[in-house]
Amino acid sequence: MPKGDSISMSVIRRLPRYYRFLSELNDQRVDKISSTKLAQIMNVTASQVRQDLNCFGGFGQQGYGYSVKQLQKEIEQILGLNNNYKAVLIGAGNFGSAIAKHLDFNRLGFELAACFDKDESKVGSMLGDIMVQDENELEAFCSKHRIDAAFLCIPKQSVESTLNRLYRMGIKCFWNFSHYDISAKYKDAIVENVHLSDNLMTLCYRMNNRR
Amino acid sequence: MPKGDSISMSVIRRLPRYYRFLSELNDQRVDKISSTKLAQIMNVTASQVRQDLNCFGGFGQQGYGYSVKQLQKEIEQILGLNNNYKAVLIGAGNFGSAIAKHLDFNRLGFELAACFDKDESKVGSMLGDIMVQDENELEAFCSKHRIDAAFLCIPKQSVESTLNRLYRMGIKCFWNFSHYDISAKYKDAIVENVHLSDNLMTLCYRMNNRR
DNA sequence: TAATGATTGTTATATAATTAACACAGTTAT
DNA sequence: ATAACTGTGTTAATTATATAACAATCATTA
Repeated sequence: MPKGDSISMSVIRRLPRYYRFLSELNDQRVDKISSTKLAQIMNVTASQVRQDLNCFGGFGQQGYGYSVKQLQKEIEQILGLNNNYKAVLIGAGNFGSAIAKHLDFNRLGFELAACFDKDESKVGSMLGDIMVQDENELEAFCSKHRIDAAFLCIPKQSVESTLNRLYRMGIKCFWNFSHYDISAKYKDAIVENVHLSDNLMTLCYRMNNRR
Repeated sequence: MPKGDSISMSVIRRLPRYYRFLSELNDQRVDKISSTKLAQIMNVTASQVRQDLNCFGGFGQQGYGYSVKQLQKEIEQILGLNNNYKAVLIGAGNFGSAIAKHLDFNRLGFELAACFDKDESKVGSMLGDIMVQDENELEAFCSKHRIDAAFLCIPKQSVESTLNRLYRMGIKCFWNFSHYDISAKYKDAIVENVHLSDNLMTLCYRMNNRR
């Protein structure tokens, strides 16, 4: 597939997985790999590996395979993990704080610039190395710093008003943990949803219908 | 599609979303809805709604539509949300505790029976209404109670040994927050993965390639 | 350096998922 | 009642995704 064409979401959602496995191989000092071997490790078909990688250009060499380090770098580039998009975290509750403490945002393309909560008892407390600010400070902060995205860890009923405020500040990219349907309201928003409860219900279904 | 056939994962993964929207409609005292209207609300095609629902049987009535309450109940049944599968949580770190405190497992088909951690400083502390136990107690507990599933909120390098122990106790269903590839090791395991970092990288890609 | 073997990039095929189309059952209005 | 309408269930068409096949290309070895 020529580079110009737009890539399907199916392919895009597999890229992080390639990236993980390649990082691991690189850590193990493996310096070359064939689509067949990589496919075995990842439990997919070699065809899919080659098709996927060829969406972005020919990174392999016939008769040899792929350079692990190069391919890892290429995918890093494609994903844009070196972008350091500035993000604000809205909501320092159970999830918000877990995410802030647990994830290494810098390796995932982001920099966590600030965290906001409307609960005064949380304001001033530390999440890793950033301090929780009062949600009233949101506009002031966003107009000082160029913020690219927001991580929404607030309950559904709080999302709409916060979303409007963020949109007014020009923020249109969201990592959304609530069940509020952002895309329905703002067609031009870029949204990735994490619906843990949906995922758990799916597990329930599959347990129910096991062989 | 006749009921006997196995349902595709694409359809299954949409069921929780139908369930959510129907619950909401029911809360709003809406008592009937057509595939067209539901599709509008959910931002999908009416065809898909009808196809999806018909995988499980004809719940609608021609010329009328679907009864919201009945359809909600049906999907609840299909998902098996009334099953109360007994689950143990492994790992009371940032994520484990956030999940334990935040999710209403009983509405999602599960009952959180116990939580284990190997960190002695966490043992004895409370997560909502359950107490964190020493991971050494795992076998003792599981042989006393019939446990159906495990929620794995531990780092990748701890998963393998814990997984083996759980498997030995007959537990084969997992909600997995780590990057350990459970299905690769145990082909008969039922696994739902939550890969937050993959999701965030996807957001990064899409921000990079917007418009 | 020529012959052999390996492995890609790419095209062709097969499968899966989504959308469209429509006949007919049931509702509603007169 | 009967006519006009609504909206499902279902089949057909389309589109998307995944797999297979293979010719062209490069690496390796003798």
